[in-house]
Amino acid sequence: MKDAPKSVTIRWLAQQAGVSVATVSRTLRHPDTVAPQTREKILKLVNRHQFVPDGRAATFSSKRTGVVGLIVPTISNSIYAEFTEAIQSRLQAADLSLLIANANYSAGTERDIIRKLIESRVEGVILTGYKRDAALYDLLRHYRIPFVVTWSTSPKASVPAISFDNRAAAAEATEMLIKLGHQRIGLICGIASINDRAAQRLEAYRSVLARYKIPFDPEIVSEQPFEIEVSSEAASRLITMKNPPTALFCANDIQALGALFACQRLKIRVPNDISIIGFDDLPIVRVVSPPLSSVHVPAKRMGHAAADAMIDAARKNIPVKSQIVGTELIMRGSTMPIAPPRSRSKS
Amino acid sequence: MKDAPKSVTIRWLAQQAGVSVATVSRTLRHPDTVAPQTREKILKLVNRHQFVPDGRAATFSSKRTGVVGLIVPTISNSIYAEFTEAIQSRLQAADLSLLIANANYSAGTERDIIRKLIESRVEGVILTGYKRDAALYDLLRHYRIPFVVTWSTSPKASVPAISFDNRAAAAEATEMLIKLGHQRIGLICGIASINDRAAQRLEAYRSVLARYKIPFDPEIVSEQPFEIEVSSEAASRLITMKNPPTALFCANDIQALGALFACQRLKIRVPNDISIIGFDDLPIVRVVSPPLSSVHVPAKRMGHAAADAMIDAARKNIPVKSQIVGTELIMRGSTMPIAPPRSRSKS
DNA sequence: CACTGGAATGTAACCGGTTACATTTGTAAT
DNA sequence: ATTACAAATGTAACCGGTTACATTCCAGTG
Repeated sequence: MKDAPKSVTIRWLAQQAGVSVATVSRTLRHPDTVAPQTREKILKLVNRHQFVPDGRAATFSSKRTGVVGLIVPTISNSIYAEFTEAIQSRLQAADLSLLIANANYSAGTERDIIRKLIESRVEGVILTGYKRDAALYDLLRHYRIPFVVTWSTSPKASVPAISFDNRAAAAEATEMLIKLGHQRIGLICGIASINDRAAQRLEAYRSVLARYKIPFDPEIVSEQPFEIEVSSEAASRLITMKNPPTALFCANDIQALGALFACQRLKIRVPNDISIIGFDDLPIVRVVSPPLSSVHVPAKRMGHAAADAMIDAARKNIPVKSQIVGTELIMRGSTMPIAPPRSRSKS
Repeated sequence: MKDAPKSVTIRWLAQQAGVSVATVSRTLRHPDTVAPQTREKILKLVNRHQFVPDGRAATFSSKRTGVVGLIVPTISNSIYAEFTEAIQSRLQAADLSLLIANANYSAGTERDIIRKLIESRVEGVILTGYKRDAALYDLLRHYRIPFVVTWSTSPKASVPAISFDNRAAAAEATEMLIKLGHQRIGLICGIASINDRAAQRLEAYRSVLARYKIPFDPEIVSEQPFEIEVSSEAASRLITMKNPPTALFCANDIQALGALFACQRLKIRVPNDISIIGFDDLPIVRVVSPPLSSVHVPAKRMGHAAADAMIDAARKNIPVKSQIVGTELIMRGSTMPIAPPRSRSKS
């Protein structure tokens, strides 16, 4: 009975149970097709030996790996947490599993990850941002792996995206500051050369300024990695310059928080001395003082939609359709109309 | 030449190149063992057809999947980001890849994940926390998958852990508050029943109080999920009660931040009216006002050590040895000696 | 009793690589 | 020329499941 199995396989189990491998496989995969009596006997063996079938072998023949890959640029920013969880819950319900990978804002790392995902023959890939070597898209298409870009939209129709409109959202925020009377508006955003979301938001900021005939001043624009300490330092510099901005648009809440905390350290009042608008609407911005105005991004809806698209593509072979989900500028306590010049103010 | 391949495989490539499958496989796996001329011919084909070998098939015969699984309880808390990145960089250098999974503080989800990891025959598993059904440890052992517990240590010697000492660290923080003269010390921590780190920190808090003969008051102890909004609400309640604590130990920086922001909203001065000590030493606590005192946890070193252990176990079959890495209580501006009784200023 | 059809089970091909071992080819030494 | 050996390549088994198809068995029917 106890023929020391080097490793438990269905073949070995079949032999122990005195049945064929097919019966064991069926017991695990389609229990209703085997006689209850046989089934019980096999299941008892399976449990006794804590048998966990080899997934590689299993997906190998059946052609379905049941895995969807997600590539995020960082796991430090909790905005991706909500997104990831939304995806995960949807996939789980569809009996697919999610493989989370962190590209660390590195194109090279991302390339390696995509290759690995193809190697493991995932049934779908959810990407962050659209800007990457076209060869990678080709590769995914060549292997008929459905993919979808999130968090930004590609100008190419051949690259399906489920995202919000970064430009419109950033434009709305910038315009709001202008409508509040601000003319000198600083910008802190991610590094545009490696982050297409940052690039699009920066672009929108510039074009709104242009539309309102406000000169673009590179002195008050700062591209920074998303680390709170460096963002806060960058904000400090903007705030303490000779001719400081009266408002700050931070294209990311991490940076908005960095700016707020810099103001707190420097005893600069928000919003009285300077207005701040963030981007992402992280839960934390609601509890700081003052609560930050921010562009709410539909991370959850975007995640659900992306997951659904992958499910439909994997299961029903439905091509992924691009989709825009809305953002909402939420005004809280970190913004106010610009203080009128002293002369007119003291009424 | 263009015999429409339903899918590109080494067999098909071999046929195209007029060589055997072994030669193709060798070209990709051990290029130096094939004649340069043959190699070039095959590589050209590989590139032309964007061939990406099936990883399942590859690891299937070679017995090495080259994957290590990491299970974190949440991806929202950025403390796990630094940890994850430390692991990732070490594994990458050893040519192993990391599969990140999010258990969402659910034992059931974690069980499913562990099963999936075993199904995909990972070569190592890094777990967060020690408290889980013993059957899961048995399963991992049964499949000879090296594993290591992080972020807390198990009382069982059979469960190797690479962690810091939660009890000692929490005790040090609590004791520090007592030494600053505080006698009424509130605690906000995670939900002990589902989080063994929170449980151990709570336990340490109680035992230090006992040692100093300070009565334990459940009224000023609050177990909360790690969401900044609910933590902040919980802190508000503690702070505004009739007989509020003069110090708060938050066994997690998210909660410490929640508490700080609650104080800011309620115009309670930190540290003058209330001292706060956090836990984790997130980058953000250094930039808020006042900067928070916090227990620095060696997430990076812990990650490196855990990854190294997995590498050694997978590659050299070295059993995982338990290890304790140190924490450090870092005092910043959120703590001060208790103010004399009448100091809660009404002005 | 022979026949039909469905349920239960078995047989073996197959998925796509890897690699031990066998074979062929080429080169140098005797 | 013969032998010896290394380099290059080929053959085929193997990894561990899944499943199409074949087979066996039995109840029900005419």
